[in-house]
Amino acid sequence: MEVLLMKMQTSDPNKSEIGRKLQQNADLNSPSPCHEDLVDRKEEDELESAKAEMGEVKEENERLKKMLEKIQENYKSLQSSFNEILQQGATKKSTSSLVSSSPDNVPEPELVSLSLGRSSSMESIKDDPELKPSLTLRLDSNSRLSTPGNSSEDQQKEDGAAETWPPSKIQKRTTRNGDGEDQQNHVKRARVSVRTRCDAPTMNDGCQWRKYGQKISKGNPCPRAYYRCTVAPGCPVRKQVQRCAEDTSILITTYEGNHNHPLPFSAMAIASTTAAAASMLLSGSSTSQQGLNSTATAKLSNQVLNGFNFNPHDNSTRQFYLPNSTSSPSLPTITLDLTSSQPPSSNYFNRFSSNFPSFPSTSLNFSSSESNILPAVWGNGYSRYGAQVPYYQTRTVDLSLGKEFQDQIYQSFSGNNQSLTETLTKVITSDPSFRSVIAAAISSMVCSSAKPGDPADQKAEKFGQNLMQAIISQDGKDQSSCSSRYCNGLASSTSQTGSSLLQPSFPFPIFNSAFKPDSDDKELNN
DNA sequence: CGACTTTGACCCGCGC
DNA sequence: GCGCGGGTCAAAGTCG
Repeated sequence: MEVLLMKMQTSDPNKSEIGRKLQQNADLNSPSPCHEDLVDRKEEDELESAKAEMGEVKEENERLKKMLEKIQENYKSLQSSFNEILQQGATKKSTSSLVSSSPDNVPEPELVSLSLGRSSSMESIKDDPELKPSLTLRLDSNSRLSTPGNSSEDQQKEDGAAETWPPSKIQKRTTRNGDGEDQQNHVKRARVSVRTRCDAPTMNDGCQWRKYGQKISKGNPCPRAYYRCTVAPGCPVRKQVQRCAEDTSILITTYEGNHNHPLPFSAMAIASTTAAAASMLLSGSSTSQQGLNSTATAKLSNQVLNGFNFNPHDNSTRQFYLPNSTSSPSLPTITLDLTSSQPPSSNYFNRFSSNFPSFPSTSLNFSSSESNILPAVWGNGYSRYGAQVPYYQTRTVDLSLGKEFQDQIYQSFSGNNQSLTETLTKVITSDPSFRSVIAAAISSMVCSSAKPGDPADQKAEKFGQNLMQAIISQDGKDQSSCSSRYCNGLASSTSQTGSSLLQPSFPFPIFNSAFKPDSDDKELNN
C-alpha cells in the first residue's frame, strides 16, 4: 500500500519535470548556434525517455489503483459481513444448541466430517448409525484465546494440552532425562495424521527430524519410524512415519505436538495445517464428556500442503483403514487424507491460476459431497487388523461444503458474482473451527507463491492477509474458536522466551495483528 | 568428528 | 500377575 502511495506521489514530480523540459524544448526551438544542436538532441532523447518512463509509471499506477480498490472493496465486504455475523452470533448459538438436541432425546452421533477433499465414496456407510464414530468437536469450545493479557500459566496449560509427548510416560522419563516440561494435562492431546502418496521414505515437510527409533508394529509388516524435531533442542514435536499396509505407496505421517520455535519457511504449511487440525480436534475433546476417543478425518487435497514433496499419481479415491496402532484409540487423531488427488482440470483453484498467476497450484478441494462423510479410518468400527475401536455417541457437525460453495468461490474469483472474500466470509464465519483450517490452507497458499516480490505475488499475499486478518480478528471477538488458538499454539512457547522470536517465521502480519486487532483498520486503510 | 541411523533393551500401559 | 504391544533410550555403527 505504501509503495503505491509513494509511486503516486513520485509521479507528480515527474510530470512537472517533464513539463519543464517541454517548456525548455519549446524555448530551444528558436534558431541557435550549431553546438546547441547537440544539446537539443540530448534533451530530446531525455524527453523521449522521460515520456516513456512517465507512461510506464502511469500504467503501473493504474494497476496499483485497481488493486487498491479491489482490496478495499474486499475489506469492506469482509467487515460488513463480520459485523452482520457478530450481531447474529447470539441468536445463531441459541438456535444451534436447539438443533443439536434432538426432540426424541436420542443422542445423535457426533461426527465431524471435515471433508475438504472431494469424495463421495463414503456415502455407503453414512446411513448406518453404528458406523458413525465419535468426534466430539465442540465448536463452542470453552477454551479461550490466549492473548498477551492471558497469563503464561494459561498458555502453558494450553501448550501442555497439545504438545505433551509422550503422554504419561514422559512424565516419568523426563525425571530421568531432566526435561522439565509441563506434563500435567494428559487429556488434551491430539495427533494429526497425514496420509500422502510418497515414494520417499519420509515426506519433506520442511522440518529437521532425527530418527530415534523404529519398530515393527503389529498388523503392519512395514516398520514404523519415530522421529523427533531437531530444529530446536527440546522441541516436543514427534512424528511417526509408516507405510500403509494395504498400499505401500501411501505414507502415513503422524504428527504430535506443536513446535516451540520459529519454523523454517518451508515448514510453515504443514505446521500450520497440522496445528489447525489438532487444535480443531482438541477444541472438541477438551469440552466433551465422552469425546476423548475422538478421531477425525479431514480430506484435504494433496496439494494443499505446499511444503510437501510428494507426487500424487493416483486420482482414485480409495478408502483405507489406518492400522490400529497408528490411529491409537487412546489418542484423539485427526487424519488429513491427501491421497485422493483431483485432476487439475476439475480443480477450481487451479482455474484461478489464470486470474492470479502468482497463486501456486494450491487447491482447496472442498468436498462436493452433499452428505456426511465418514473418515476412512473409521470404517466399520473395526480396524482392518481386528482391533475394535470403541465409538461414542456423538453429535453431528458437518463441515463438508457443497458444490454450491465451490461455484460461489469460482464465480467470485471470476468476477461474476460477489467478491471472493464475501463468499469465503460467509462460509468461514459459519463455523469457527473451519476458520482455522481455512487460515492454514490460505497461509500455505500464500506461503508458496513462486515469485516473491512480483506484483501478483503481493496481490495474492495481500488477499491472504486480509482474509486471515478478518478470520483471526473474528476469533478474537468471539473468543471461542480454535484458529486463534492454533496461532497461539504455534507461538505459545515462544512467548515464554520472547514475543518477537516467532515473527521471522510468520511472514504474514496477520499473526502479529492477531494480538493487536486495533491495528487492522489503520493498516488496511492506509 | 559431529550428526545421524540402527537396533536391541527397557519401560510402561492395558487387557485378560 | 502376566504377557503383549507401543514408545523410547542409548550404545554401536555409519556417513559426510
